[in-house]
Amino acid sequence: MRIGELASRTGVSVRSLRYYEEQGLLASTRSSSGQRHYTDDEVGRVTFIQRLYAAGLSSRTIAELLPCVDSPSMANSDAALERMAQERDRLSQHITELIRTRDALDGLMATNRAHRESLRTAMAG
Amino acid sequence: MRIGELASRTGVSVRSLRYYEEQGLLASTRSSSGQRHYTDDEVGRVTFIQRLYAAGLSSRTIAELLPCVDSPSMANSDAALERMAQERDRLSQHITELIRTRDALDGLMATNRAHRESLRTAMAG
DNA sequence: CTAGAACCTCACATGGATGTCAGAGGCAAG
DNA sequence: CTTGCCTCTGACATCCATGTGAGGTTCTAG
Repeated sequence: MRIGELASRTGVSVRSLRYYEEQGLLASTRSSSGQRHYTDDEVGRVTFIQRLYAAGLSSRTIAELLPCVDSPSMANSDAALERMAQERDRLSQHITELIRTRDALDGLMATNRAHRESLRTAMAG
Repeated sequence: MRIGELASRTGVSVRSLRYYEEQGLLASTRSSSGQRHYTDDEVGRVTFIQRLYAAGLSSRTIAELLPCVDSPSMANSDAALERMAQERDRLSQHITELIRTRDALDGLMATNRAHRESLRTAMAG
């Protein structure tokens, strides 16, 4: 498929797909006229890249990890696997923090609702 | 306390504290010479602000929610409470996605470890 | 009093993914 | 062939929290 279709299938802009290629995250075969062509596999790859971006990884970091996805080999395993474990832990810690934040918001909303309720009751009483 | 102390207590840069004030997130009393002074309460406020930033809220959004923190009143409750619920849901959804990403990383690491193991075994056998 | 640290304002820089525009070429349908 | 849409490269714009530096004032310790 061409880049427009990949974009619409993944929900990622054409601009971003070209950027991913520039960053070495995504490969494409070029037609004789220079247009990029992709296989169906790239759809999953792009959504995975998006997932990693959403997890706060930078292009550079993603580029380091992706070879590990492509073909698990000894060459990748050593450095990249440790890097991945490190990013996993960072992410896990971040998740913990976000959950704490969500709890804080929940508490805040409860407080406000209670306050509103008490006001309403006072009015009625 | 003055701004430097608040900064070191919260781990937030002086620059950022001034920025928070500029965005209406943080108030300070000024000494006659114009220096900012804060109470101990502000420490918690700043860390909460940081927490919200980390949760992906913008200054503007945080500014909308903070009045709800300061004093739960009818005036805040209506709009801000709904906004808060909305942000809470967004955050919750994001957490879900991050957990999915963490799982993906775990799976990836497991695959790589297994592959490495099988290679090692093959070598030995 | 003085040196140095902390503070003030103003303003410009940065990073990183993405938006957007310009100018040109490619490709399918009428 | 023409019309319209897609794609190409290249470059500049944007957002936004934060960094950084200049030039000046204030506070504190010796």
